[in-house]
Amino acid sequence: MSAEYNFRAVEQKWRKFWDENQTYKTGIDTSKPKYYVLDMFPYPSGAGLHVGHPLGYIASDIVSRYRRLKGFNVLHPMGFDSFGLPAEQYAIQTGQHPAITTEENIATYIRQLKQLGFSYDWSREVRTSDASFYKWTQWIFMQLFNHYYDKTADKALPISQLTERFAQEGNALVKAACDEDTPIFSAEEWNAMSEEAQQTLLLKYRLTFPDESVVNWCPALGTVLANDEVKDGVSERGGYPVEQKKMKQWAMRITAYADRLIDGLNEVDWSEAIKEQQRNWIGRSQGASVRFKVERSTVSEQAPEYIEVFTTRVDTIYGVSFMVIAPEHDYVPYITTEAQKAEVEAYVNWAKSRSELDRVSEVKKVSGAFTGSYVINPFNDEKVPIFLADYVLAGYGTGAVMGVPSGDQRDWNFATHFNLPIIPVLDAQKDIEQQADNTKEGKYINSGIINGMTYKEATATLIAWLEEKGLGKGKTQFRMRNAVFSRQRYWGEPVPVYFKDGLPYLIQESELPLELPAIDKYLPTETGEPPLGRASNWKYQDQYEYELSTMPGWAGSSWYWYRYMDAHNNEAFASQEAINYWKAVDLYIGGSEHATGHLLYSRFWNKFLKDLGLVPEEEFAKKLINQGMIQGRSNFVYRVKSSVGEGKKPLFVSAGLKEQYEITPLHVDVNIVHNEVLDLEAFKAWRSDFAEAEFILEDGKYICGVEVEKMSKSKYNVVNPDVLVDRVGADTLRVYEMFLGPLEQAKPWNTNGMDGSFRFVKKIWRLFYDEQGRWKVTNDTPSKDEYKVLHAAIKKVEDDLERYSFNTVVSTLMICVNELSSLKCAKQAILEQLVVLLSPYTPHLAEELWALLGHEAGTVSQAQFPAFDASYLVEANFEYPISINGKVRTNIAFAVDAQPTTIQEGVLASEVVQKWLDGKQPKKVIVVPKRIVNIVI
RNA sequence: GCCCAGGUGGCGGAAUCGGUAGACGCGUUGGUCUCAAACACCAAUGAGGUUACACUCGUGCCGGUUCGACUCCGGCCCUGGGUACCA
Repeated sequence: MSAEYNFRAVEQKWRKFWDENQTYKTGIDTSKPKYYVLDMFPYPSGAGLHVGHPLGYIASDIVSRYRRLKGFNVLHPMGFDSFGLPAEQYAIQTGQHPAITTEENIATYIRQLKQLGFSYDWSREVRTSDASFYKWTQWIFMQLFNHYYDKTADKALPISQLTERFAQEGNALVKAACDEDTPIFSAEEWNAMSEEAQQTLLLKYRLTFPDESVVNWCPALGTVLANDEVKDGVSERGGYPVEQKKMKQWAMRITAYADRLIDGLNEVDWSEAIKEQQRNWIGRSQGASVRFKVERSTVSEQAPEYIEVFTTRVDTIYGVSFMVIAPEHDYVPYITTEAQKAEVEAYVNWAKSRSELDRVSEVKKVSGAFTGSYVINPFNDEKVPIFLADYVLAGYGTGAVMGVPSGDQRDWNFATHFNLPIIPVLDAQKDIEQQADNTKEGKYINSGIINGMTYKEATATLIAWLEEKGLGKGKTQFRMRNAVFSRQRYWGEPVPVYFKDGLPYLIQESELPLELPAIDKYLPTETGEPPLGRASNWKYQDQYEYELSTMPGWAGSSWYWYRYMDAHNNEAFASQEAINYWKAVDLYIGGSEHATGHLLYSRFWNKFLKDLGLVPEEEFAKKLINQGMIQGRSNFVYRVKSSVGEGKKPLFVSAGLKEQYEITPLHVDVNIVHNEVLDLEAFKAWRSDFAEAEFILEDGKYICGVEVEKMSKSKYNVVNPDVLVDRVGADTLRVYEMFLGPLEQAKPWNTNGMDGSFRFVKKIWRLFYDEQGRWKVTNDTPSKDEYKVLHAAIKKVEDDLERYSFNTVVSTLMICVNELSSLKCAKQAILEQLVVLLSPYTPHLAEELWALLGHEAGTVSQAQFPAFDASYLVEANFEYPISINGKVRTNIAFAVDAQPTTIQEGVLASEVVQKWLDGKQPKKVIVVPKRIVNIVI
């Protein structure tokens, strides 16, 4: 071996070994505790990995390797969420089947991932676009179709149980999640219904069902667009007009699980930020619905008898001085008086014209119109005027709100603008002439039956009163809607449904998978149907139309972690044996952008599968870490403006001197800049128009400017891990990415500090080989100091890994290697344990050294994590920092078991303290054993 | 506006329970080695101050609690992310 560590040869050797020997293949092993470490499913994009992607993968790999050393049987798989829009878009442009593009992209990903030395069990790799995988996505869809949510059992039950009940007692007593407009029927009525009528009714209960929903339809593209694909009313791509269109789409009744989705958040170890986002998204609010009688004298006959509102502060109902309904509310024409007609119509038209953006930017501006009509407050029989205002949304709750100016700022603004009374309802409310006070403190005033009560008593009293009179009830409202589960696209899972008489029916389970048919073009049909409409003879039993939309991107990723447990099973999505062994994900690592998408849908499907008794855990991911985004870090060169033009040689000025010239900043490829110094030759070669470039240097160097931006090709700031692996090796890259800072924190990518990690890796090698490349490890007995260095590291590496502090582990390992180098330690007993400590971070180097130390090749991952022995760290003395009035002035050593009085005497006698005391008596002396001494003067 | 993170040297960051602020690394400066360069090694490196010490200041800002605050409390400012009038 040579004196210098040859990382290229060593890394290549072990990657090949691991591959050929399937070193990381995992199976069920009941003799060990299990541990499941999962990375979020990547979509294999055509661009391959950039340095931001592996951050989470490196962390999860370190945990996997650490857990193995700690005696766990670790499941650590990788696979691909391979259905998706980019491949389809490419197919539309080139005519190439998306499966081919996807295959190529996956090959690139796998090559890049393997190159980083991850300990994945590749035999478990899955792809959502493989029929053997989506067979089970379709199967789960079928189970959802065949179940409803029973609120009494608080779980999903088979539809067959529902139909049995309907046949016996109708649906009046059935408490189940269903559409708002589900009619009440008796057993006789049900039994007399046609098959068609029964099926139509059942769709109102099924957990997945076709639903009319409003979508962004783009006729020019022939497709539906997501909100973020629409900019200023036109499609982001192409700028074609987009219209709101009602369309039949499959929906998932996720709202049935709203309560469990919120409550389950208390069980999981996820960041508060993510949990809070999910809670807000689900938006559970506890309150009451109250029916206000419409005062008939001014309204037309079609006007409803009551207007119902939902409120979270029913306790303030005696403070109501107006009611507001949404301008687009159906009731508007019936409750508008002749005198107010012109004003109301003008307001409704104006409200329609307002874009979302206008509404958002004018939060503080009050607008509205009086309808001329009134409702009656059920509690005090007061007449309350009805207004329209666009701050009320038709789609949320009942589209009507009661206005309580003293308790709600928005209502206060409205009341002030329209000169409506502001009635205090609590004696604790302050300054309500100036602004609303939403306190729940104090006792009620001006409040009829609740005068003198507290918040809790009042709410209960009012709800009881409402329920008794049939004028309202306590109610829980959710913000979350049911989830749309269709895409008018080709490259997704076919829905295993055919239509008979316009009603959806499932195909047989034995007919799964329903494979994606071949089509000639990846575009919608001429009649505007999804691409699957192009498939020839694609009919169920040659007669019934299949569903033509496909499943959305989140279908496969909502259950994939179970497939890894038993990736090749043809009988089930995974065997019960495997599921009951691996149970759930112990550590899940991925980006926070999936907070309300993937992570919510997955929890929903998991709860459903649990209701069916197919999986054991209510929550699929016990612990979640969101790695921070890696931002790009761009470099700039500054071209002198006078050098721009035909026939002129381009002239660039170094960043420190740029103020003296008229310049144009230009992005420069970060890969030809090292520590902000531009490689001039590489720069000339980079672009042909710069071949003749000249430079104004500072200190003989060209210094580039720096800015943090998004990582993107156009900014020339994308760093490809392949380049770095070639330059410094995968081990160094792993160490460096972890060393950048806490995993959760967003940070700009900066290659500048990487030299330090590279030096560290090379320094490890020099513990084993001398300058002449001679092996220097001996079997001598280690010294006390050597043991101390080792065990201090063991303790801190273990503690830090247990709290996922990956960056401080690197410093610890650096300190350990530095100190062993200073001690010139080359003892097998020490170095052997060091290699194990290092192996999660630098697996290639560790595997090589482990073999050189005489162990069987490829077994470092089966080693035991070194046992910490505290006795090596015991010190005879402790160096006490001595502070005076809280500022450290000196250090004095005392025996660790010295009594506080002894320490106090010693400290007070010391020269430095004497000087500070200046003959006076200290006011106070605090001695904290083995920590600090503080003297107050 | 609301919710969630965060703000510490020239830079990335450390300080885990309220107990020596700046570990570790980068960069910079000086030195050793070399014909030279690279590599490597040694030393210095928060600011002011000093030959050197001493000392003073210092964790976004203002205030508080404490023998002692980057850490706890109250108020404010700024940056990043999420969300959109949710009754």
